[in-house]
Amino acid sequence: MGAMPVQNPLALVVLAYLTQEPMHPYQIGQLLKERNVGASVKFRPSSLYMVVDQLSRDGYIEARDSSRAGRRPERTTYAITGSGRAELRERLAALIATPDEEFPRFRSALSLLVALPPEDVPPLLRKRESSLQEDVDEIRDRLARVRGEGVERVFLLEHEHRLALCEAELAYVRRIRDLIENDPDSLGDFWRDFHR
Amino acid sequence: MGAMPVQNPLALVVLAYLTQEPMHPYQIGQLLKERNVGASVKFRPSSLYMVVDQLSRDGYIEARDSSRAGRRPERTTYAITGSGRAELRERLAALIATPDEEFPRFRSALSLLVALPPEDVPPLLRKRESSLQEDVDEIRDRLARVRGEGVERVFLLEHEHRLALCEAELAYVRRIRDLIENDPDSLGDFWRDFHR
DNA sequence: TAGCGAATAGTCGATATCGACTATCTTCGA
DNA sequence: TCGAAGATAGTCGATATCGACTATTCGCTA
Repeated sequence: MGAMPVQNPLALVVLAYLTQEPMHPYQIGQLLKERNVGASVKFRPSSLYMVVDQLSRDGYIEARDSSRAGRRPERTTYAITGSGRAELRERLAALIATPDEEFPRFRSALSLLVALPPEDVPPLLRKRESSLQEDVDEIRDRLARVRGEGVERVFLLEHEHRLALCEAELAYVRRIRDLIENDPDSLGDFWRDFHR
Repeated sequence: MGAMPVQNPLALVVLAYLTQEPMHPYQIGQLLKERNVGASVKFRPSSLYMVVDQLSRDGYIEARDSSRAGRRPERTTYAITGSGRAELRERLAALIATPDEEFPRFRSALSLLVALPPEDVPPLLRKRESSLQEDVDEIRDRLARVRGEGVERVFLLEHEHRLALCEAELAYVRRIRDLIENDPDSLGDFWRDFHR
């Protein structure tokens, strides 16, 4: 059957968490929320059920047993299988070794920038700058705080990465705003002429 | 009816291109391919038909006329409407003013890094470094070349942005690989102890 | 000139993401 | 002790993305 390979970041997280002990989907969701996984992985509680179904269908996890409390739907506990462990290692390795094309929305907006009148753009970029600056400050604070609480650095790498990229984008945005404000000709004539 | 707002980067591109003249979906696709829009916007030819349907349903574009050639399915030409132009400006402005949470797969992999044995990681990071270095070189070359051909800089901003973020990630990856190789203790004991 | 590969112009079904909605249970004040 | 707020534990349908597949037409050559 046309079963596509599960190509979903949440699936990896589920495999990783089931490495520790068998759990049912809702329990996984609670853990992810507690540990604030949502900050580094796009994650919607409702997606968990689909992901678990797929992983189970493909043999990466197995239903263990099910219990019910009151009149609630049955809750099934899942455990990772050997092939699940292998898959986790392989896919993690691949994600690290190979950069994948990302398409941030901001980049698509930049590619359409000519559609906006030039004089509208600097204020918009300033807003972005201050949002980015807030993000940078907040990540820095959080990093300092949790380090102070003794959290080991292996568990902070994803936040350091985000910090690095936020700072890079902030620097770039500043640069092009400065250009538009102080040396608009360097961007070419087309943009100005088009909006007359 | 529960019509969600079209929240799709390709939709913006379609609106922007229809600003210039009415076109049919396939024609738009050809243009996007010619101008290599796929480098900055995630874009699959088959998505165009869905996007055009939605934009038309929501009144941002209108069917103009349709022709057929041979036994091919009819081809309908679409034109942007007034509300389409307004939508384009508003959504572009919002995309620029507000950074949106991005969730690169690499970041999710970093958050699960403890699941890999520490000694496996540096080679993987080295592979990523050389891929990123190639990307950086290639973007630089392309930028130099097309500037030489007289392409105005407004049309290159998205590539400059990508270049900036690639370089930032490259720098970060180098840093943590160096750390893992030369000062693994700074990352904490857990990771080492866990893989015994 | 028969026919074969490539380009043309899409359709279809699976996967992935999203947010609204439902139904059950717990808690705590009136 | 009644009932309403909020937490619990999901379902459902729409949107978005993806890649395989189909069918027509064109260009070239054996």
